[in-house]
Amino acid sequence: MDDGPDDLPPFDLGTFLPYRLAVAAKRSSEDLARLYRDRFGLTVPEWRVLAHLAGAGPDISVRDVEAGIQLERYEVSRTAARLAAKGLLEKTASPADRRLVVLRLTPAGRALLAELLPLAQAYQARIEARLGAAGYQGLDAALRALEAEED
Amino acid sequence: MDDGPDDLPPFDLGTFLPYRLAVAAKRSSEDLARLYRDRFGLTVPEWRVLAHLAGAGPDISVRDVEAGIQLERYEVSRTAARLAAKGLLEKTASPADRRLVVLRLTPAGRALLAELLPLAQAYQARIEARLGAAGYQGLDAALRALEAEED
DNA sequence: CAGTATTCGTTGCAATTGCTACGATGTCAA
DNA sequence: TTGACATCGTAGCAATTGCAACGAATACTG
Repeated sequence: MDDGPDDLPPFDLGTFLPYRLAVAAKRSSEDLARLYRDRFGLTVPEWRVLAHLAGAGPDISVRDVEAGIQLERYEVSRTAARLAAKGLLEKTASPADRRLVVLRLTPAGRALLAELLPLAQAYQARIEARLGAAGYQGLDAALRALEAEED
Repeated sequence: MDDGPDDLPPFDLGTFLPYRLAVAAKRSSEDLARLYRDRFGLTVPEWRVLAHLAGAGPDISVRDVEAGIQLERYEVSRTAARLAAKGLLEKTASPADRRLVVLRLTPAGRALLAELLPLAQAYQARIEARLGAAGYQGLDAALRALEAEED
């Protein structure tokens, strides 16, 4: 019966913030992913790279994307290679600095985004509606605080 | 110069909630992971399984863990196998239902948690302090709303 | 009780990931 | 100019992951 002294402090993972954030992030990512996985065959990093290209200027290198979407360089590189294989973007060496690889959406890529971005925006609107204005502002403020540098 | 008609709606990944949640989750997970990766050689799923065992009763099966910590069954199985190999928990067949595998912390596992849990709690306290009482309550409420069923 | 369906946990296989090293290009200083 | 150093992107390799199929044990149905 006796498992020994209960020397462990009480702990509930369900109230633990890193865990809760991970669960919320995974859940919303998966909800969203249903929009683009089944319909367009995209993975999460593929979606991110495309979304970044949609929102940024025309001459974007791998390192620009890396800085913008919180992926490691090699992951951007591999994701871009896959997207290029699918015909959604082109990779060309930058004439100004031949170390750089410029990523540019193809017409097919733009067409896909023209369909997908409104769906993403609708998803965002749905979440905001569910949280309510005050709730959303609270979340926004908290995320902003978490995004800020610490240490 | 002309890239064709700008047929894409404006979109900024930086304001997109699934993305922001993913970034915040990854960041806090990594901050926390520094506590247990360098020091105890644990991975995230290993930490989660141990934390769940710490907070739950003594007779916990793989499927109980699965339900509790948002991991797929096979991931719990593999994680438990690794933890068993490290000597942090034992796996035994349940006498009541021999399909079930009961996971139980070893003394080494309990000792590790006795060191680690206070660090995790301190981390949580630090985040709450950074957010302030109002900020934390706002985040808590929003996460609760996101955790609730939708559809 | 026999036969079928379901649950539980594990594993094989292919794909993805993370780390590290590498070649290619560019920068800087003497 | 030349040589050391930094940056960019890629690729090799090992480890992890996701999926699906499987064997074992139990529950259900007639």
